[in-house]
Amino acid sequence: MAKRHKTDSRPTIAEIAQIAGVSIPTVSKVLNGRTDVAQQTRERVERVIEEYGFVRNRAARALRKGKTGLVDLVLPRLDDEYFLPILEGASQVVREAGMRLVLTSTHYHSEEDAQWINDATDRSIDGILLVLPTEEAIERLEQAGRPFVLIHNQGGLLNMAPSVRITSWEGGFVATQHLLNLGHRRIAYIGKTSPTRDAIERIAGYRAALDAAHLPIDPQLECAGEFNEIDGYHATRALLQLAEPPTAIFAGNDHQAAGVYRALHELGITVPDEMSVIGFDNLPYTAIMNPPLTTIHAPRLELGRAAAAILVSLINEKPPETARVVLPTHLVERQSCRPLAQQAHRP
Amino acid sequence: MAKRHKTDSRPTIAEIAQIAGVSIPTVSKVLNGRTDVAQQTRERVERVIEEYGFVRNRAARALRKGKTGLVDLVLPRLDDEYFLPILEGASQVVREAGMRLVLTSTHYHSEEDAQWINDATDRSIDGILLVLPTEEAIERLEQAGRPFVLIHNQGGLLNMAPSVRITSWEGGFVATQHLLNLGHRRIAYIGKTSPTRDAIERIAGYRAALDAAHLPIDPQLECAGEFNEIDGYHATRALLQLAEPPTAIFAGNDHQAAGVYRALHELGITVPDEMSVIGFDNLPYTAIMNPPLTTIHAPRLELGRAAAAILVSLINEKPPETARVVLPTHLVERQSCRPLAQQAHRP
DNA sequence: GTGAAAGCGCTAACAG
DNA sequence: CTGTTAGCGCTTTCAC
Repeated sequence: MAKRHKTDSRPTIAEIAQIAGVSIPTVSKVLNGRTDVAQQTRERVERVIEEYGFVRNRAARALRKGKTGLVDLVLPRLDDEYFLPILEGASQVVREAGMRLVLTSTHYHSEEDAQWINDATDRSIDGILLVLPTEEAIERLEQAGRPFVLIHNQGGLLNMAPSVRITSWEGGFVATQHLLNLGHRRIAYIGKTSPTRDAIERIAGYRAALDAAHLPIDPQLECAGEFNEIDGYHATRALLQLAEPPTAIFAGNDHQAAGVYRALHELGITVPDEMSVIGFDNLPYTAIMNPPLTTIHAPRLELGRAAAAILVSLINEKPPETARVVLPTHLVERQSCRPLAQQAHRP
Repeated sequence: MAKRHKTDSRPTIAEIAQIAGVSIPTVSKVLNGRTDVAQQTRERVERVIEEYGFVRNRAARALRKGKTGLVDLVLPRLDDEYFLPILEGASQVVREAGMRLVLTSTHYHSEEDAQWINDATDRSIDGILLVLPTEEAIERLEQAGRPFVLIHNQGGLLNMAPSVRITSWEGGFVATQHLLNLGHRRIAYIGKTSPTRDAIERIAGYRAALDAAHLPIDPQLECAGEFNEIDGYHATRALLQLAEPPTAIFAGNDHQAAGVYRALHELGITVPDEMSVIGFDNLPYTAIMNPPLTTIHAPRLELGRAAAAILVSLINEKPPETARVVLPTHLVERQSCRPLAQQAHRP
């Protein structure tokens, strides 16, 4: 354990140097693990450092080196557990690289006075991880001239910025195909209106699967809805009003699926006996839903890790292996889907 | 919109000074809103700052002033949505104070090599928010001599460190009393073994409510269990093996309650027709459980806000109004509890 | 009101 | 191998 020195303030490199009877740069060299220090000198310095519990002042180092060791993670909001594993993954990798993660929540505030854009400029951070960025945010970031990586890039496809995404199209395709394989023909999709690219890809995947099965696309079965519980609920209520309701519902994400469950339960329709439901994301609570929800797994931890890894490479000016990665989704079968043949018919 | 200057690098205060035709300290004064600058000079400097999109270098300022504007939030882990509103609340207040939040997840790593304790020492942060700290962590933090605030202090009651907690005892009491008022007499509690102070208070509240109702404490009804789903599940399975099973279950937290639901569902026991269940925390998903879970609301956003507010005061050396706050919990009635009289009896 | 001078703690370049 | 010198960009006395 480090011994406390009499003064309240932490020792500086200068004091350590004086006590060890060497010059300041020598201490600095020891601190930075440089080889051009005599073994004996190194040991003496190390002993003093240990004894006085010396720790480098980061601000001074940052000023000198032009790097702060800080990475900013910018999220639209902090009240959705969807983001948690992304946070965790990014945090892990950033820490492994000896840096720290600064958290920013934009709350969808006007980009205009977005503080984080200044943070990108004032050299207080080395790089930025931007989750669900808008087109405008990306533009401003490009001008700031600091390394950044996009997570769930919502910008145009032409954008060549480093980014990490998931296979939303394939996810939508696979989810729909799963229902198709179970014999379902009238399959609804919820989440049509969401302007995010992931939402657009999901519905495109849904349509492609239908198309591959030579099934027509029924606009009545494509419901509006943002990625939240209440929209899943309303869409389901509407769906059940239809002359010919669907036998299966593909919810654009798990929150919506929870709303689907709630609406169905209110109407006395049981899952999967009378309705098959599939979600997207594989949030933890879907495993304990009743019945457990079949869903598409979105590799969120890996999303955070991959993005952070690219950013760290960028910061260290080692070109990353690939600056644009797409992580695969996969189907998680649980108990919310059933073959149409075994499913009871509604009047 | 700030115009870009020809050079790639951001302008420094020196360049701004030169362009505006004033000295460096004058620019600094303008930047810091000092009054001893002629109106005309100020405007000229401001114009140049605006035009060149100048932003202060934080590292330099931090070095000079000894403050970094960074607050470290240290969490045991990042994979439990319980922490999310705490994060959000802390983030809000920290940002309102013009500072930024650095995130650290200890993953319950040995305190020995805890990096965050160094961060506390190296002047790279101005203060620390410690969630669910161990006794040892607190001791080390006290030695580090930097402001800190504890959230969910698990340390001894004697500890006088600034802290924010919730009324776990009252929560336990109210939850139990609610069940008692409903006519239940055999009420189980899950979460006995958890060593955290909140767990201890909850069971104490449970016992006190029983005691107040002149009911004996049956050790068989006090189940072991950490605050997770699986332990709630196992405890429930065990409870149902009892010769005389409980008619109501008080789960130490919502994750456990989810496990209770799962076990009950497997056994074909319906909630609340055959078993009343109450949880603790009021996590978002409890509202969409089936049936929606009655639970004790833990004000987590406020926890984060309050802790951050105290820390900000401490950092600014304004003594906070109170350095030790306890936030009230309250009952959220939903549909998982029913009067014993209306509840079906199990064989 | 304004600016010259000093220095926060550290690292990099180079001379010895 | 070691130490001297020179700043990184900013804020702070303190003369003028």
